[in-house]
Amino acid sequence: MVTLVSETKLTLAKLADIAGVSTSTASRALKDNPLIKQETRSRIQALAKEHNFSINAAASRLRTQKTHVIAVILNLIDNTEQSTTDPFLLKLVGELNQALNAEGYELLLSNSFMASDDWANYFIRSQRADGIIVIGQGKSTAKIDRAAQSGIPIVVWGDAKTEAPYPIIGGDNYLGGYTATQHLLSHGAKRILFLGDSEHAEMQERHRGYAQAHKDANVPIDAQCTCAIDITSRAAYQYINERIKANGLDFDGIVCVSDMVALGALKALKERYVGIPSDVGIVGYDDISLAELMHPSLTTVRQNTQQAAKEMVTQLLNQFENKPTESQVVETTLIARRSTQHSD
Amino acid sequence: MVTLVSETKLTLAKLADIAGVSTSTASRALKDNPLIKQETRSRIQALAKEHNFSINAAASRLRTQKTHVIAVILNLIDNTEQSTTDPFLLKLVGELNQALNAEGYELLLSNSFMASDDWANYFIRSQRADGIIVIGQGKSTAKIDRAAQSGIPIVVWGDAKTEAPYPIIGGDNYLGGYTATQHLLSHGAKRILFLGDSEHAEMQERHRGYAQAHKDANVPIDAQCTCAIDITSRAAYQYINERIKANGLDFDGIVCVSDMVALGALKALKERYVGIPSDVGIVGYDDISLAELMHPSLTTVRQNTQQAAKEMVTQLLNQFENKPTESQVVETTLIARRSTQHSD
DNA sequence: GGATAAAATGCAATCGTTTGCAAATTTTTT
DNA sequence: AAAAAATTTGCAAACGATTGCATTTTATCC
Repeated sequence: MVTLVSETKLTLAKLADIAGVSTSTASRALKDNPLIKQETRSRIQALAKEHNFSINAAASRLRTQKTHVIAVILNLIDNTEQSTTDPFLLKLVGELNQALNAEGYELLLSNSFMASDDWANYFIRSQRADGIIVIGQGKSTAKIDRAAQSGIPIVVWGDAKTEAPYPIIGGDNYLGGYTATQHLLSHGAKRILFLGDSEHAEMQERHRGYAQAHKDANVPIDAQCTCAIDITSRAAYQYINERIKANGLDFDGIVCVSDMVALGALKALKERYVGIPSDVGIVGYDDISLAELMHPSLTTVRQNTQQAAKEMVTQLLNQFENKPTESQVVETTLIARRSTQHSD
Repeated sequence: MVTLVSETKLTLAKLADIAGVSTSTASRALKDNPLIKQETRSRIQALAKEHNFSINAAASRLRTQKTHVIAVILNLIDNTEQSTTDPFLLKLVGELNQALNAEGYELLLSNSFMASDDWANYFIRSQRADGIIVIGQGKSTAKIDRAAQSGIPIVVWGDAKTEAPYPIIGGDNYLGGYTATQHLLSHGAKRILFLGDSEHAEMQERHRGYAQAHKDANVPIDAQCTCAIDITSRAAYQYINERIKANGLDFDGIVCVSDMVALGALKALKERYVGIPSDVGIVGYDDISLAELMHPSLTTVRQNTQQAAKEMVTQLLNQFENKPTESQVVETTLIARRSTQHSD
């Protein structure tokens, strides 16, 4: 096989020349514009394929003022390395990629460390992307708010109940926290830890659910059971270890804010030969693919990420067309597995 | 706070007007071009910041014929859903993002399903990206070869020992397979399964290492022990389950081609109360963050992904400058944990 | 067959930067 | 103080596609 590098770059103008039409006709033909005669359209399209022609995206974007690119920003928490470690976030990225492609958009990946802090400027005004999807509200919504204030199209994955000038898509965190807790209570737990970072809006909601479930079940709640830790396996592992060392096993259930946290906790418990679920029941959050592979398999709360991705894209496209937008709650269900119950 | 949307879009020309200079001067000033007087430079840069000005990337790309974007393609295996499920691939994406940003490039994420099959056309000739990084050789390198043949800048994550007209970065798969197997053998294993898909170049190399380790240890090797399965936890789980059901426990060690596969196998073994590592020792591959969280923690082979990402970017930039390139092997080390040994 | 309507194509301005070269300004030299 | 050199700045032509409007071609009607 021979490397075929065309001597001179093929442009629309040259293609048009070959076809014996004007660039306008060629341009329209490639877009299947009905203004052009069907026969001409097919002829030019065939020619384009034959010559390996592709429209120059830079030129097209300049002219149309549309990039068909969406920037997806992993809004990481600065001091922890939750980042690339957390399979859930990356799963969401994968789903978004699918959903965006389906609508003819491409995904530009960034994390909140890179580039400037001024998202509106960096991505939108510079015509690098048409809109922004932010994954994670983080502890502070300052950057997001600033970006939104400058009027750019933006959608956020986070707690949908938070009041905000931009649409937020997310699971029903209150319900998730409630169901997880209720599930443990109904299996006999009396002292349930809440493991997570309460500075996040999403986590606060889950904690509300946790509290309400206790109230509804008439089980007293102890402030000692709400444990603020970083959202990492490591932190959870350390915390549980130290707690048991200090207080002994002073709990019989754990509600975790992520599966990764649950895994850390689980490891600490197993190393101390704590029976699961006999001594302690444990519930995670996110249903990452590993949840069912754990031993025992992990009871967890699943948020429909595929639905979420689609919804986020829809809400973003709505903004392009100046249609109204609104925050959306996606399906959130408890997946009961062995870490909370013996019987099938 | 008030939404500040400038009435009319700010362009370089307008900024130049405000500053009282020509657009050429403004353009150069923003790039810190020493042709321009230092004082003028600072003045214009300050003005740009004050007015929230950003260079229009589309226009700039059109003019310079450079996008400063790299397309990263997850080259997925068509029939399995390895994709978004595998944390290792996504970890690599994360590392690449960092490495690219450090060099002033952005990351456009794609998977091999989307867009056209003709990568050279879709990404490069269309001026969407300056180069391509492919993650995974897949079972066939047809698409990659085709892209490379058209002379575009490309780098692949895969088996570095494969002969190819493009640079391939990857771990030392032969060594990885060898070390993993040797480790099990030295802990007394006599019949070791090789769990993976032998159609992948990377996997074949690992299998070579697996065979050589047996030879060196004078342990006979049985074709029954080489098991071709999809690279997913599910497939591994099913395979081990069925094998035990059919043959009983006819092995005492497993070398897996990924941690995900190892997790699936592990689950099947645990459910049947097979002792690990007492009855069966198990080694994974990739050292995903969960490997050490498993119980028992998973012995595995780590490839230095950060180094790999940097190297891939370097090799790509070399191609931009027409410098010679070469495939590179990155650090590959065995991380011994509890799934293969009792003692610390 | 000529007038009119409908369908198909082409003209040319525009999107916003960058950059080779020329022009203007300042500094140095004699 | 004029000439030469060095430093700053500006002119204007690209880069390649899109699209409103004008123009040409084809089909329809009386």
